[in-house]
Amino acid sequence: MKASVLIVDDETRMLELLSMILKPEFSVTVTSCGREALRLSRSNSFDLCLLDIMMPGMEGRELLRQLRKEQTDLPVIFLSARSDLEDRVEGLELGADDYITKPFEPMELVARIHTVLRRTRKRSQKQEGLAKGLQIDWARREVWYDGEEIKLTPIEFHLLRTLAQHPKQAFSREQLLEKVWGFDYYGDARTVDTHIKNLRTKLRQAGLQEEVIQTVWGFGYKWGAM
Amino acid sequence: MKASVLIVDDETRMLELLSMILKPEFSVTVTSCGREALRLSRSNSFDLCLLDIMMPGMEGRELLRQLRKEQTDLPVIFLSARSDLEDRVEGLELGADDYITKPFEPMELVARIHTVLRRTRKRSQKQEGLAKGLQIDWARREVWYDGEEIKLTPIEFHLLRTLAQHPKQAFSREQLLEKVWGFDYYGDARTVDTHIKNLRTKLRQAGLQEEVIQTVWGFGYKWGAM
DNA sequence: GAAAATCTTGAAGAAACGATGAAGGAGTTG
DNA sequence: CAACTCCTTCATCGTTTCTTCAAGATTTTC
Repeated sequence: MKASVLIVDDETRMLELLSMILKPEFSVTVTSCGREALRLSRSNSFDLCLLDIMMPGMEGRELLRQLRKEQTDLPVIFLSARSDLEDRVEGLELGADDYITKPFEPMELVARIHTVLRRTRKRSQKQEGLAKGLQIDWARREVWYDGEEIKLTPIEFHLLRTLAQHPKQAFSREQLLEKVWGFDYYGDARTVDTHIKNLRTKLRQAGLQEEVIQTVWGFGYKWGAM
Repeated sequence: MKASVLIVDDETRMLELLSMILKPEFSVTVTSCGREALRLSRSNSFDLCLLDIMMPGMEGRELLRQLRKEQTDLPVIFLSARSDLEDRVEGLELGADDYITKPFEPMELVARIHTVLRRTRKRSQKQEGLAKGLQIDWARREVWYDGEEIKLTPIEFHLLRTLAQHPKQAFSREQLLEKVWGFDYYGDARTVDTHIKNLRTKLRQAGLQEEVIQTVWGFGYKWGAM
């Protein structure tokens, strides 16, 4: 399936040119209006946005700022007539993923889009990989849902991590004991049940309605979301 | 007063060239060795570092990583023979402030250095990423809060630095032992607790109410502010 | 509807943390 | 070089938090 690209430029001639170059490789949507671009990005789900920095009215950088607020994960490539350093640096600071100056080689443009897509693919997958809106930050040891942190104990955290890292995969209690508690742990396997229950309670209290931890009857548990 | 620039490149011919170009405008120090560069950056206080990304031994990007650990505020401009996008993106992701490809125009190089200096001047004054009002001067090894200096012991300072340079990131006691005490230290991990406690006490006595050092139960500690 | 498995509850006790203080080491000063 | 101060380490104790497991309630399966 082709990646979808949103192109924003005020010059219609440039829009046509870009569209022509990218059509063979990507699914292209074009617009010359910043507001229209925002609206499109809200209703559609683009893989990438190609954005002219020099636009009258709502400038490219302002549009990027707005996009970053709403579509935090949408990769953006800036396009500019000038090869001005300030522009480039500012663009990258605002969160653009790359910067291309006109005139450009058609082949290079396509290549760069592919590069950015490859580089950002992980990013967008990583955040989705869990239940909608549930975010797990391993480095910070934090779990967030809907803007609220869910405080977990060490075992709960490890349990969540083990399950969520392998969505849909069923784990027996013994496997979980080994992975979470350690291979040398000896104890009642039903202890797992208690922690699963507590985890479920905490997730539910945080507002997560979906049953993300599913019971595999006669066996164990699995992560059900996504 | 001229701004001081540290130039790191393994090719002596390039060093001479760069030095010649920049001498009229900046106070220049050169080295062709990564370790030497680290040492220099510790003892001197440079305004900017010009760094070749393609260096044998300790590579440019590794050096940048080290620099970022120790001299969080030192602006860095990457220099590369290739105009490779990956390089550029990686450099900027690692925290480089700009990226210049060889060959370059002498005038352009000077201009870019000025631009980065202007842009980063605020940063070094602002001291971002810490608790409100808490200032840490890495070069002077001083910590200030609300106009008063907080006297810290070496371990306390190093501990504070490690935590504060990575806000929100959770560190286990073992990680802290390795980073602060050294990889070859063997001793009770709970020694960390004592120093954390002393640090907290000193920060509290200085008037810092916020709990900037948070306990990560069953794991370690993290810097909680910002 | 009985058997088996899971879910819930609660209380004992295990583990982790914070605080204190003493012993010993490092570095400094007279 | 001895006395002093400051720093580091670690053992200990009280407190908080987490884990475990047993027992009864509930659900699922056949």
